[in-house]
Amino acid sequence: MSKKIARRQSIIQAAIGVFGKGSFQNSSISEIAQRANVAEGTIYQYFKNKEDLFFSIPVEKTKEFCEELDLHLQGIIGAFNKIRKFIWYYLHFFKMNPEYGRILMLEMRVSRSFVKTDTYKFLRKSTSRILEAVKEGQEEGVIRKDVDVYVLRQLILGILEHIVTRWLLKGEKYDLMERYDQLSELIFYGISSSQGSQRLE
Amino acid sequence: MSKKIARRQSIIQAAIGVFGKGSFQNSSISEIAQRANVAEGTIYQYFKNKEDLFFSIPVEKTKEFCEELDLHLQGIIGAFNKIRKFIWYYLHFFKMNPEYGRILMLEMRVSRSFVKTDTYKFLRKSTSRILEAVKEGQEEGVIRKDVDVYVLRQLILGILEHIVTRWLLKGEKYDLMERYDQLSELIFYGISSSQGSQRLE
Amino acid sequence: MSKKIARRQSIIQAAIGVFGKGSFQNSSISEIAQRANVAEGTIYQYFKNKEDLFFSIPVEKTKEFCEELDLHLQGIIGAFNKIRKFIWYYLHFFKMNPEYGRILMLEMRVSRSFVKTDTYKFLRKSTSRILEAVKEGQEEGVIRKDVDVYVLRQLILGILEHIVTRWLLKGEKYDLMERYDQLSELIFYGISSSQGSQRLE
Amino acid sequence: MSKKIARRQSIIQAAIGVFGKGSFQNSSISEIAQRANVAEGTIYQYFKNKEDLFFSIPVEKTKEFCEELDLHLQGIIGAFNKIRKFIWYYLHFFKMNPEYGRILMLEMRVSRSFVKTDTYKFLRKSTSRILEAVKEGQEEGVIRKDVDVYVLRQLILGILEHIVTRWLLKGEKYDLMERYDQLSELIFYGISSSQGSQRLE
DNA sequence: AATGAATGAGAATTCATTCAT
DNA sequence: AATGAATGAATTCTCATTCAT
Repeated sequence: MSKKIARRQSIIQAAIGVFGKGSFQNSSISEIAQRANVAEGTIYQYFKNKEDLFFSIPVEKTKEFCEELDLHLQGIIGAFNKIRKFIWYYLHFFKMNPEYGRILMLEMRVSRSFVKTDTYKFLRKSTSRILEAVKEGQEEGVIRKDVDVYVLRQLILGILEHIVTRWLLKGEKYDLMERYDQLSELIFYGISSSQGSQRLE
Repeated sequence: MSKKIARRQSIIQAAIGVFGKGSFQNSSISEIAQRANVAEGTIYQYFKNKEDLFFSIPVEKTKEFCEELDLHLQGIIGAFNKIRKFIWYYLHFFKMNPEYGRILMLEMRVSRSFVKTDTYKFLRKSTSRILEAVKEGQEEGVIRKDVDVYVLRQLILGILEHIVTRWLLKGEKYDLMERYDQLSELIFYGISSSQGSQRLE
Repeated sequence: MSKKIARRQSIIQAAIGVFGKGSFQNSSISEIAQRANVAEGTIYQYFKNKEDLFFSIPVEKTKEFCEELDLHLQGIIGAFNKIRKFIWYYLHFFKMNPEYGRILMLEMRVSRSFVKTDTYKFLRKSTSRILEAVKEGQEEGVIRKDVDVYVLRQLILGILEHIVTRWLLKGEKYDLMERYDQLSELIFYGISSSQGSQRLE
Repeated sequence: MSKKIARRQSIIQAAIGVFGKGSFQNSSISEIAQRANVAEGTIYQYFKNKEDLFFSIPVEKTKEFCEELDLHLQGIIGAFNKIRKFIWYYLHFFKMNPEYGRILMLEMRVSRSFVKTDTYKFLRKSTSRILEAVKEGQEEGVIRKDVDVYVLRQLILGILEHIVTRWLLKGEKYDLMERYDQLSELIFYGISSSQGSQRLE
């Protein structure tokens, strides 16, 4: 029983490697099968088709992202601190998972068929932590209240996605984390209720 | 002679229509040839191959973008006004060219082979207007000087790209321009040297 | 022990349902297994392979056909009456077993590998009743003697097969029995020693 | 231009050879391509898909059948003579085209998807000659009028199809024409208005 | 210069059968 | 005896590109 789960996992792992290397269309089931050390046919016992396998990747990785994120957020107090930790973890996660990053940022995020998926909704939901932190910040009075929380979340995530995307396109040549300080500063500047307070922090 | 140029143009027009409908891989030379009213073989007399045709699209459209942008910027004084106009024109351009938008935003912008292209560099250069405006703003004292101009440009363009991308993925169901006011406000908040000044404006 | 027989039967029943729906090639062992509520592997403990299972169907159904036919023929006197009853029962049988009809008429009857089978010979033998009746009719003097009994049998069966086949191909939309009267008349016209005698009957 | 027609013909010829050897499912496009001395892809420039190619066969052959049949019927007077000639030509045609016979009799004639085709209707229409002859016979008074012409046609064709089918299934071991005399006799016996008259002829 | 017929490599998917448990 | 996971061969179809006309 757990053998099935393990094999499913190993197929997904292989798929991340292969899809992350090229594009969806470019990647072949046969290469995934080889990497996963299974026959091609076996893949079709675990996934309906190539697309199903492809879309199963973010489901798995998002679970992983959320679980670890929650651990990292434990014990942190204050909206800015939480958001700062979120930013740090976000960059850290894609630094550690560049192949998945390429799949998510360069393929899924711009796929018209993916945005119609339930998985896409699930992915959106996965960023509720940042939403809560922004709300908390507004209540604390440190985050501007004249802009909708959803817009603020979109601002934060949009910038993060952009940063990760550029890093991936540049071939991951520099350290993603080196942008961290400047980035946090930029984001806080954009969302805080007064520039001064955020600058001093 | 000008017949050749005209035919080249009509092939590019057809290509925009076809590539903008699906993806690069999904689109077929045969459909482009049909739309352009030429034989398949003819396309290979104007373009080296499918990718060459694909990458020729932004060259043409960027020229168009820059020429019209310059007209719109004529006579405008003040960094904020120039930037505001830029934002307006950017949104307007993609509202009028959604097919090209899909090609640029959903395909090229995330293509690892495209970023290595000279066309990509050319595209980057096309936003020098915004760079100049930002510099002017810094000199005027209205735009924060503690952040590099290139970072500020990236911030502005990143947000714009994000907005257009989401609009395209949502199926262009709402009017892109309706985001204009809120968006300008957000951007100015993020780049101005003091929040107050920009708010009052 | 009888459990084995029962399971075999249930596999055959499932096979009739599945093969009768599509074609031999089109039908899958996995669907048969599902219908029979057994694992795919189990089928291979009762049948050598897919073809063996397929060819086992007429063996079973022919036994059923013959047993019931004999009951229906009991007590009937006179060649024409026996033949008429045969015709009636033949149509009745396929009306009640259209799935098997499709298997037999649309697949087996035209399969070059099936005619080489022993099962095919067994099937031919199953129509000995009609042969006997024809002979009886010749002795009675009501059936023409200038044509071989085997040819006459072939005539009768050929027409019946044709009628059932057309009915199946038309999607069983009309009642098979409604052709009965006209059909008997046609057949008797063709086999009787003088047209008049059969007409008067 | 005529080159295209010739190539189309050679693909159909190759298809008859291959489909006539096995079944539709069993036959491979690659083998047809080899036989026709074209690349696999070429077949798809002439036919939409495998099924389209398959169903194009009877269209071609039926045209051939009708054209030659008309030549053979030229100058023949009298319903019985025409019908006799039709029977002769029918057997002759399949004797000369056994591969096509297998395709038509063992596959198409029992295919539920084929009977829904327009080609099937076209095929039915191709036997209008026999219908006309039967009507003529009824007017002459030599063919029974108590049975519908369509039923009589079905009777004649049903018997012919049956004869050809059996011959094909037996591996074409005997000469199809040797059944001709007995067969004509049987058919005429079944359709003539009085047995006597037809026997004397 | 334009054509469009021919090519053929390439890839996803299906499914009967096996065999370790 | 029953299972059902794993296999891998086999096949259709697509389409960018070429080249003879």
